[in-house]
Amino acid sequence: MPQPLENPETSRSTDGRLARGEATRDRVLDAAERCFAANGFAAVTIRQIAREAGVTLGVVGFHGGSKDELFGTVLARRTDTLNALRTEALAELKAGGAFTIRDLVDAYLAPYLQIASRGDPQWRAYAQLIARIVSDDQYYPQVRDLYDPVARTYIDEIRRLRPAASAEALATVLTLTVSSMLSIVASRVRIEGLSGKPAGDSPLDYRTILVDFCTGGIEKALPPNEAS
Amino acid sequence: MPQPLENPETSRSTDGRLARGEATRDRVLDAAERCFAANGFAAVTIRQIAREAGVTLGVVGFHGGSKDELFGTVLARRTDTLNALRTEALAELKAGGAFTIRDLVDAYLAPYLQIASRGDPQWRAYAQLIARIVSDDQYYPQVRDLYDPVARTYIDEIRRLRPAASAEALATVLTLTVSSMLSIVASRVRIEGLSGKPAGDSPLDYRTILVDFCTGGIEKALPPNEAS
DNA sequence: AAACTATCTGTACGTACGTATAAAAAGTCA
DNA sequence: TGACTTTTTATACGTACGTACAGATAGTTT
Repeated sequence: MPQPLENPETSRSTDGRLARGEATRDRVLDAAERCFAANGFAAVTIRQIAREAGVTLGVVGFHGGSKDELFGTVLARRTDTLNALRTEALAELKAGGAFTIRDLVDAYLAPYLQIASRGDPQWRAYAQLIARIVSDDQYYPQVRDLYDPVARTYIDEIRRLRPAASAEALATVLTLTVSSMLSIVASRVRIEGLSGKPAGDSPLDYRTILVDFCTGGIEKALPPNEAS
Repeated sequence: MPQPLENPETSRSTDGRLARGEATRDRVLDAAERCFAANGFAAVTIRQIAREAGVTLGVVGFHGGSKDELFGTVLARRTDTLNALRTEALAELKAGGAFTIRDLVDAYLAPYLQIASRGDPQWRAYAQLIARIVSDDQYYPQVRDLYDPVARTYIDEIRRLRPAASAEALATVLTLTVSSMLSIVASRVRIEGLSGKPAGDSPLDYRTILVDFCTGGIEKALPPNEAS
């Protein structure tokens, strides 16, 4: 793996090689993202990623390091953006005064649905990749570092609205909310198969029903007063 | 792959070799089930399954056929039992007179939670395996054949309780319900991580909150009268 | 122009994979 | 016992994998 841009001085340099190198690096990471999203870690080969990126085999190793490193890089690459969107959405909610559980759910889910529905197929691939790994124990250490901090801030807000809820119940409903969203992001084919009608291919089409479902679920599962 | 027991006559035979063969076959399928559940299809090797089953490499091929065939066999092996439990639960509900959405949700989810929580670790592994593949487009053809028929009978009952709901909405809430359940079955580590408290390791511990969540979600997402 | 650096190509190495199969072993039945 | 079937062993084949690296290429700096 090259040592890219550790120093801002370096990144601001006029060396065209670095710019070209980084463009190639992005091509590799994008290709890896698409491949991992479509097939999972083990089923993807470095050669497949190279072909998808339109580069030779060695270039993948040069820019991406080992297969494990490449996977980790892909996972972490977009979290800052996503976490910022969610944090910002929550801040706006709090700045606006009173808010409901539905507002919280929408603030948490909407950024993900939006990026997964954008024209940019890379964000969509990334969302599918996350959907694939979030239900796998072996990746939880990575998911925890990347997503749990922001998730905790949302849990804190739900707790404020439902003071009687236990920590386990709060964590459970957030986990179920995320699972619901990810299942929509990952695939709509079963909905299509079960309904018999062609389903919208954009996760954003499901925003209303998804937010309804999760809001209703949280409200029913968490007692407003001290009960259960 | 051998041609085992197509004829009941054969299975009732006294040939001890067939009995021993079938015992070995079960060991192989059980081992494969555990391996596939823990690591997914691509990451598992035949040699790994052989080691886990305590047999030699060739035996896996003899009893399981190709890797794809083995996977398909494992997937299909337990569906009859599961579908029967769900069908029976629904029949009892209908026999008992009036029932609610909550009753339907519980009837659909409880069998799965129960088998995933039973002492038998094989059922648990199977449940985890299903959780792993149900959100993957490429396995939907298999999932469709195995699970959609019974899912449709539940959808029909929900429709009776919510006549105004569209086919898409019905299919969506059932899919979300399944996703929620499977996320619990597959892993409780994130709940543990987010709550900071050790989580119950049995999916059945989450029956109440899960049924609450899904019931509340369905009720909120599906309008009782013509609206939305 | 020459020295230097970053990037890219082509190829090779050792390993592990899925699968096939010949021969051995174990069990059944006449 | 001896012919038979089923199951198990041991081994081999061809392929594809992740990784490493020497050398070529292209761009930068002095």
